[in-house]
Amino acid sequence: MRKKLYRLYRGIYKSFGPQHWWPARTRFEIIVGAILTQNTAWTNVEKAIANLAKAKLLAPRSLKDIKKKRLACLIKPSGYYNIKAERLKSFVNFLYKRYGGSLKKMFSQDVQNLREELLGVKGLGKETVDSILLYAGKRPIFVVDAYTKRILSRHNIISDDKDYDSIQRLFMDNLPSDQSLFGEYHALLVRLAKDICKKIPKCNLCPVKKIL
DNA sequence: GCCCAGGGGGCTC
DNA sequence: GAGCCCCATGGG
Repeated sequence: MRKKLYRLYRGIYKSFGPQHWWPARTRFEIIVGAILTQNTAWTNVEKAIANLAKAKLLAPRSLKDIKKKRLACLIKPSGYYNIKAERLKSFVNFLYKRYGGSLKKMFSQDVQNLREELLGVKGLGKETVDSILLYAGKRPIFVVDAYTKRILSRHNIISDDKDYDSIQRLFMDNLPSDQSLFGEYHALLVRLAKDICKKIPKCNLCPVKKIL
C-alpha cells in the first residue's frame, strides 16, 4: 500500500509539479475559502473572496460585526450564499467564544482536540475541518475529497465503498506525517481530477495510468 | 438547456 | 447507517 501511494504521488507530481496550495494570503482567508468552496467551483469562490477583500472583511473581527444579510449578498457568486453566510458566522462566533477571536490561540490547541471542536461547529464537516487544519494550521492531517475517492478507486487502490475515515487513515498510516507532503498530495489529486479524470464516471483505463 | 463543482445538514426508513 | 433532498451560482 505504501508503495502504491508513493507511486501515485510521484506520477502526478512528475506531470504537474508542486501546486503550492492553498492559494490565499492569510490563514483566515484560507478558512473562509474552505467554507466557500464547499461543493463549488473555485473560480466562483475567487469572486466571492474578492468581494470580501474589497469590503475589507477578510478578518475575524469585521466578519463578526457584519450583518448576515450583507455578508450573504457579498458572497453570492460562490453559491449557497445564505447557508455559507450562516456557516462563516458560526465559525467566527466559535472563534470568539472559545479563543477570544485569536487564530493563533486556536491553532496552538492540540490538533485532535481542535479537530473535534471544529467538527462541532455547524456547517464544518470533515473535509472542511481537515482543510483548515492542513492548510491554515499547517498540521499533518490528510484531506479526503470526492476526487481522492474517485481516483483511488479507479486505480484499484481502494474499493469504491470506503468512507472518509478509512481513506484518511490509509494515507496517514502509510505516509510520513508531513504537512507539506499531505498538502501537495491532496492538491495534486484535485489537479489531476480536473485535468483528466473529470467526467469519466467509471473508467478503469483512465489516462492517468499512462503517467504512473 | 444540462451537468457539475475542492460539502454539509436534516430527514426518513 | 444508508439513501434521499435541499441549498444556488457560473462555466463548459
